[in-house]
Amino acid sequence: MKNLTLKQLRYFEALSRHGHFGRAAEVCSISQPALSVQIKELEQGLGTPLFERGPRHVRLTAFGEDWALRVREILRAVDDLGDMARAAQDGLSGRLRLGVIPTIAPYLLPGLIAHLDRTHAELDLHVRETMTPRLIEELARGQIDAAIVALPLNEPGFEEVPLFDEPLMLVRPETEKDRPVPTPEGLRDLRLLLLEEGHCFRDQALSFCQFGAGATRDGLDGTSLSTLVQMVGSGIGVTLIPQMAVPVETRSAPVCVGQFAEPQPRRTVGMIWRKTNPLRGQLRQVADIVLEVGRSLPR
Amino acid sequence: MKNLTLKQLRYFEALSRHGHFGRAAEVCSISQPALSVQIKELEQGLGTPLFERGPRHVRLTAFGEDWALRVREILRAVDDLGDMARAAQDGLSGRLRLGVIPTIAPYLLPGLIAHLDRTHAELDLHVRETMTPRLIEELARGQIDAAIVALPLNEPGFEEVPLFDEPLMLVRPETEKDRPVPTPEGLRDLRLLLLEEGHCFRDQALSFCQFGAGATRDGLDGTSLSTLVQMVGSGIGVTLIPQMAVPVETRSAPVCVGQFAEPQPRRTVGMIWRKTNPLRGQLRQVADIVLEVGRSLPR
DNA sequence: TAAAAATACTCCATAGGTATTTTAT
DNA sequence: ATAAAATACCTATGGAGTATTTTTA
Repeated sequence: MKNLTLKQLRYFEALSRHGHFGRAAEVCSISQPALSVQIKELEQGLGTPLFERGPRHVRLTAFGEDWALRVREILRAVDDLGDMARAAQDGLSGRLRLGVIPTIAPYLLPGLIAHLDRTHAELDLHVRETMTPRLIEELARGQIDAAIVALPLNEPGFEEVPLFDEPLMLVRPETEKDRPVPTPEGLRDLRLLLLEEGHCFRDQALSFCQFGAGATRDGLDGTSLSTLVQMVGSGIGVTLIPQMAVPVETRSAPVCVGQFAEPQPRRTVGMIWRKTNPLRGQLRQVADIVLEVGRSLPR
Repeated sequence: MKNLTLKQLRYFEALSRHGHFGRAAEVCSISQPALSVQIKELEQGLGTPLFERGPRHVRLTAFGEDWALRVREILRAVDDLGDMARAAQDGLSGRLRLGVIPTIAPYLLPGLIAHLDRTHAELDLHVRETMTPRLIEELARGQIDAAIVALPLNEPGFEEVPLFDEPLMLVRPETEKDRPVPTPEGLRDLRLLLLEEGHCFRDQALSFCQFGAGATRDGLDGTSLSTLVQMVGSGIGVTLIPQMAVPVETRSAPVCVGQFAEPQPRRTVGMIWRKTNPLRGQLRQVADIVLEVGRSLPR
C-alpha cells in the first residue's frame, strides 16, 4: 500500500456512509465511474475487499468496518492540520462553520451576524441550523467547527462552554391576560402546545411540567416556535417559549406572555466544539461574542 | 487546504528530518526541484511558512514544529492502514521488517531465517541490525515492525515480550583454563575488554562488575564480540559474552570459557513492537518462533 | 427489465524530470 | 566562488469525464 492517497480515503469514507456509488460520487463531486475505479484500486492495493456489492446496496465488509474507523480518525486529523495554520495566526479569520439549534437561531443569529460583520469582517461565517443530535454528529465528523446549543450535554470529547441562561415564558391567548399564571401542575389541565419530537426545547418544556415518561398529554405538536405562537393566538391552547423568542414571536399574534413564579423553568445556552479542534482558541473568542450578543437581546 | 496530499506530507516529513532539500528529495526518490515545488505549494495552501530557509540549512518554523508532530502521527496511522489488511488475513505473510541488536543477530538469525524459510515461505523478512536506541526510534517511526533486543526497556507505547534468558560467560586466554573463575570483584583486577559505548551489552557486563558510573576501568573497547574474543585469544585481557555467542565466537581463538558462580550475570532476550501495530497478532507468532529457535541454540 | 456497478476510451491537469537561474555567505 | 534552493519549461502518468456494457434481483 504505497500509493494510497487522501482522495481515496475520502472517497472510501463517503461510500462507507452512503452505501451507494452514485450518491457517494455526487457528494465527492466526481462521476460514478471515477469513484468505482478509485475504490477498486484501493481494494486491490490492500488485497482485501472493503465492500460487499449487492445489487441494491453496497455494504462494508467486517474488515471494512474496522478500516473505516481508522480512516475517519485520519481524515479528521488531516482536516485539523489545515485549521492549525489559521489557529496559528490568531485573530478571527477564514471560514467558520457554526451549527445552531432551531430554537436559538432565529433570535440570536441576526444580532450575531451583524456584530461579526462589524467587528470581524475577515470571518467567513457559515451557519447550519438543525437539531442537537445532528449537530453533534457533524461536529464529530468535522463538518462544522462549533455549535450553539442548550446545555448540558455531557458528550465525551466535546468542550462545553455555558454562556447565559434565560427563563422559559408562558404564552397564552390575549384574552387570558388577566388570569393568574398557572403553576406547573396547573399547566397539565391546559392544552399545551409543544415542538415536535427531536427538539431539545420540547424536552425542557416537558420536564418543567413534570409529565411522566409516556404520560398522555392533551396537546398538539408544531414544527417551530413561530407556529406554536400562531396556534396559541388562534385560541387552540398555550405554549412555552424561551425569553429570547418573545420579542420576535409575540409581535404578530393576539397573545400575552407570562412569567412563571420561582422556581422558574430556564435553559442554558452555550457553545460546544471538539476538544481537539485546533481552532479552539478562535472559538473561545467567538463564544465571547455570542455571549455579548446574547446579553444584549431585548427582554 | 483542500488539495493536501499524502505525498506532500511525506515530503514535508522527510524535509523536516533532513533539513536539506537535496538529501530529503533523494530519500523520497524525487528530484530536488520537485520537492521544492511541493513544499512551496504546501506552504501556500496553508498560508504560513513551514520552514526557514537559511543558506546553510533549512529549519522548521515554530509552527512547522507543531505541525510536524501531527503529521508524523498521521503518517504512522496511514501506514498502519496498510498493515491492517495483512493482519486481517492472518497467517504469516508479506514483508516483515525486523530489527536485531548486534549482540544477538549473528547467533540467532541463521537459525531464525532457516526456520522461517522452512515453515513460512510467504514471509518476506527484512533484517536491520543496529543498537537499541536506534531500533526504538525506527519502531516509533514505523520503519521497522518489531525488534529483538535485551529487556527490560520500559519504553512507553511499546509492548515487551520476554522470550528467554541466558547467562553471560567469561572468556579468558586458553592458558588460564585451570585457574578458578573470578568473582565480580575479582574481575576488576583483570583487564576487561568490552564493546564500545552504545551497546546495551556493554552496560549489562559493566553492571555485573559493579563499576561505578564514570569509574576508570583498565580495559579496551571493541566493536564486536568477535573482535573482543580475538583480542582475548591474543592474551590482551578477558571479556564477557552471552552464552549464545560461545559456539560461534570461541571456535577460532585460543580461549577458554568459564561460567560464573551464582548469582550469575544474565540477560533477557525479548521482542518489542508498538502497542498499536496492527500486525501485533502476527508478531506474537513470530515471537513464538524466535523463542523456539532461541531455545534450540547449541549450548 | 431496471437499477446500479463495472468497463472502455479519451483527455487533460499536474507531478516530476532536466536545465538553468537566483540567492546568500 | 560555491553550495543550495528556486524557477522555467517540457513530458508523461493517471485521475476523471462520457458512453457503454455487465450484473442480478
